[in-house]
Amino acid sequence: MMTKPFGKTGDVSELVSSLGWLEEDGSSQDGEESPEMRGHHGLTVGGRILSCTELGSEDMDEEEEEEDEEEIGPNGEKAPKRRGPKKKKMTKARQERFRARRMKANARERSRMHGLNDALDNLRRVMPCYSKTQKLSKIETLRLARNYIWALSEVLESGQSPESHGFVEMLCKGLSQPTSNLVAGSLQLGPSPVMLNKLEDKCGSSGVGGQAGHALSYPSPGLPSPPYGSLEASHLLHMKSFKGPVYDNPSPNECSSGTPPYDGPLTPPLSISGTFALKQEASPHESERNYTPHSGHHAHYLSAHHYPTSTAGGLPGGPQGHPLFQASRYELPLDVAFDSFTSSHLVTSQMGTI
DNA sequence: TAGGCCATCTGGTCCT
DNA sequence: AGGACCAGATGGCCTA
Repeated sequence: MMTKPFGKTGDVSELVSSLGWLEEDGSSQDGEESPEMRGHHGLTVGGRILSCTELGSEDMDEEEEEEDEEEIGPNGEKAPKRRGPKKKKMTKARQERFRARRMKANARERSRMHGLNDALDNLRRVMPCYSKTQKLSKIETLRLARNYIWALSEVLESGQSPESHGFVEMLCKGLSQPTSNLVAGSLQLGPSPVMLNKLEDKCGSSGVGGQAGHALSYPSPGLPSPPYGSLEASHLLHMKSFKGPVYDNPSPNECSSGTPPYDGPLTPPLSISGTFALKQEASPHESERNYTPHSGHHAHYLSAHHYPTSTAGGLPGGPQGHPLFQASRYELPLDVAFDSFTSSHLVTSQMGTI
């Protein structure tokens, strides 16, 4: 389907220049050297890439068709005449039209990608570890979303408690270690490495470089304690109310390629959407989007250095006094600690919205 | 310096 | 014909 774009090899540009398509023109696009231009490759005219099809598809006015130059192959033999519409020279007028078209397409593409990123931001906001300052990467956002859906489905299907370790394990499955730490930190629960390793053994490695296979290092002593985002209470909160209904969702056939696939129809209850809707308020930054590329605003994406795996403290108020922290510090069984945590920390104030 | 992640440009393909 | 979508390519930023 995709044809390789013009690469860096010189042959194509030689061909094109031999056909006289290029006009040396030092001017840059949009009258300025936009940073976006740095990425492209291939043949450029006035700072832009030109393709044979683009140039050849112009069926415009004035210009005369190129002469039938015979292409000479590398060994000097005559190449067969090319079929199809004859290419036309790039006159100024054509160049202008091409440029205008290209700029328009670029703007559309930019805006499309911005829309996609906005959607991803919205998705991040309904994840159980949303933080404005520490963004999940795109891929991790999608993975976590998948796991979240999977985990919620399990809750609905089997009545599994969202407070269980299994829930957290499902959330963390296939995620990179930093993201897993983020999730665990947000939940104030470190998934046990043993369990995750079991999962990985069963499923093979997957995810970001297969990192999840080793573990969520559940730091000991001390919980992962990140500068992470806090757990949005509205995510977990209603879980208890989901215990009741049982849907016919097929169990995720976990572990093909480390992904919990849903072969059958996925029919999450609407009430979940209601839950998510709680998080849909627009963030102020959305309206402040700066469309200038590389404008200096760089989100801090989740990466290993952002999420140290072995530090203690860091959350407001610090987890040190937290039952889970103490569990880890004093090596209490996690379920004991988690029960203690969930009973005291799960926020249910928004349950009425379901 | 390498690697991860990103935004952007680009041309091809499909759809309306 | 034009727009949407897609994937490849590239360079910038950031951190280990």
